[in-house]
Amino acid sequence: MRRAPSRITSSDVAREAGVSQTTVSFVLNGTRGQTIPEETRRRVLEAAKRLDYRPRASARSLAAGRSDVVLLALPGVPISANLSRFIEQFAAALAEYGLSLVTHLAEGRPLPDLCAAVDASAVVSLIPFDDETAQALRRAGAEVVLGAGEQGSAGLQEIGRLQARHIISLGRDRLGYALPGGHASQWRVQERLRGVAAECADSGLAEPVAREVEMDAEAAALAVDDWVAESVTGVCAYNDETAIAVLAGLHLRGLRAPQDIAVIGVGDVATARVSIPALSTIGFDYAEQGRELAQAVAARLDLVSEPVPAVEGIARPRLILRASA
Amino acid sequence: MRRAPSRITSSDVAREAGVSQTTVSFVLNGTRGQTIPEETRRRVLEAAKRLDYRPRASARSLAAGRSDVVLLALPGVPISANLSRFIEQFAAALAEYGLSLVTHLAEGRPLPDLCAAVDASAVVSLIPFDDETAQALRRAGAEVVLGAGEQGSAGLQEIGRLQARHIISLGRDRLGYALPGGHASQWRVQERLRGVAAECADSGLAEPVAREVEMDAEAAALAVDDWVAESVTGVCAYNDETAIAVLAGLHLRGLRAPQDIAVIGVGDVATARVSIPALSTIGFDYAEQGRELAQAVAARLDLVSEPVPAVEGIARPRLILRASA
DNA sequence: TTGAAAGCGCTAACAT
DNA sequence: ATGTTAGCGCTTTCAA
Repeated sequence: MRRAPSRITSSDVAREAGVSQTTVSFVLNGTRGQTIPEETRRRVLEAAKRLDYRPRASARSLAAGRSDVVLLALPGVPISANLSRFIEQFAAALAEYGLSLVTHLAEGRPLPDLCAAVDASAVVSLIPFDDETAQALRRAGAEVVLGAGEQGSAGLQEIGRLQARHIISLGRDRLGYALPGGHASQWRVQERLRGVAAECADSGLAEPVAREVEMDAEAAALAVDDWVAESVTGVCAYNDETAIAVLAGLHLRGLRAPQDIAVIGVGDVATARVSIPALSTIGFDYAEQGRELAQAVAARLDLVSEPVPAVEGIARPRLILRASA
Repeated sequence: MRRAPSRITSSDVAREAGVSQTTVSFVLNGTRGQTIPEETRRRVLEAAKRLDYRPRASARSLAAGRSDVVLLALPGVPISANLSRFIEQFAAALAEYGLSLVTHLAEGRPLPDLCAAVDASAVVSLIPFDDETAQALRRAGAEVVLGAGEQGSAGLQEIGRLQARHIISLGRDRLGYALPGGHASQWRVQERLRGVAAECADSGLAEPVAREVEMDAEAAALAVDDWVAESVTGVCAYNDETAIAVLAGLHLRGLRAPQDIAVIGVGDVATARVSIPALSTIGFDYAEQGRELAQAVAARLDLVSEPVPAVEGIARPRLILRASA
């Protein structure tokens, strides 16, 4: 096999610093239980910097029996600005534990394969793994497998409930639900719808009228027709895109939001703020989630000595109602 | 160091199949120049499957001197549906060469660090790397560094030109440009604007009037005021989000698109199709780009024997004008 | 056609 | 306080 031009190794650094390779390893890893004099430390560090030394990850992983790689699985998940911020945070927090985050966006390949291919020691997802997948991931070498929505469907339902509550608080007593066209995760869709239905039930209202809404004004208008026929006066949409499509459908029928039918989305995408009319939506505040998730991962990899924070609510972002009116 | 529970190794497979570990390696890698009888092959393959054997990536990389990991850097790039499709394709095509794709979405960490941390043998980006970064990546162990927009800024400018051409074809003779609020890649922004300016110049029109537009109807209206004062009748926006903000600004001022001011975006995001009024936009067709990019990467890693396809135009997606009217 | 053996660059016991 | 040494699991040369 063709070999890559060989890089600087820790032996090179050792030679440069005039110490043994072991000492280099100790210094660079801050290995505890070793007493390295400051002078030696400095020499090693300087040599490493001078040579622009970077340990070879594969050698480290092989020797240590574990890699520093954390894999975040986001198959087919649209990356909203919010989620971006979360990823940013998560990566930064992991880095403090010496862990590196990579993401997997493609759906094609079996996750365990990829997991093995990058030698990830932890795999994290924002939706629960089914047991079979979790097992496969463990067999593929992942020590930590964290489906961060593991608390169950409560969180998803809560989104639907919050939407419904808002619409109901506007005095609407017959609700519709806009299902996304295309192929969104059916599990998510159903859970959110269930939340809306639950809130309706709690308020003594009838079941929400669910209709699929494609990203097309004309198609959305058909759904609107149905809702009008059913005297629906408020619509909860699966996401902001779908909600904006509903807005377009209403516009096409000469109806106005929120006067005729109030609409609320989910996601707080940028365009929701400047849609016509402005859209009410549920935003996610991932503020501290990245850090918490990183802690959980590090803890399960035995990388922290401090007391492990409760895993409760991890990656259950705070929900924020952004009412437009 | 705590060791992970040890996984199945190729020696286990060798024992199970009753052959040497070397033979297992030969069979599993389809090493050329070796003559393994079908019977042995079968035994090894079966044993591997029976044990659910997965080679340890770090050991492979260490021994082979190169990993199978390709890193796609997408720092802060919003992942549109189009881009998702591209990533999907790219990953699938890479897999055919035995390469695994991981993506890097966070901006915080220096790319070379991450590159070294995952031991990537190739790093790909959709925008050019500056020389310094490219060098750093090579030193970090990347054999292949591919800034896929490397053909220069022509592609980005072409986007602006296409926008301007459309607006001009609508009979508008004074153009505005809507700069994105927040922190988009200034390089991209300027290149696209340059494209608009170039097209204006070619048509004998004045320089486009550039204004920043935040994601807020009121803020957008201020930009609109400026454009009206300058007799602008057509606006090219950096992206669809900004374009939709402009639409909101127009609406707030009682102006109509495209009658008073025509607007065109970039990105073909889902909401553009159902904005009010519907937005014209420039879409990207990544149809074959994923496969081509994968081929280029594989070729540069000497993984292909066939003639290397021309690198021309790689990841220069076809541009598609989606006129709304 | 197969196997033995020597590393790949690093970590971590175990000396010194 | 530092060095010696034995692997980690695999690829690949060379010998059988």
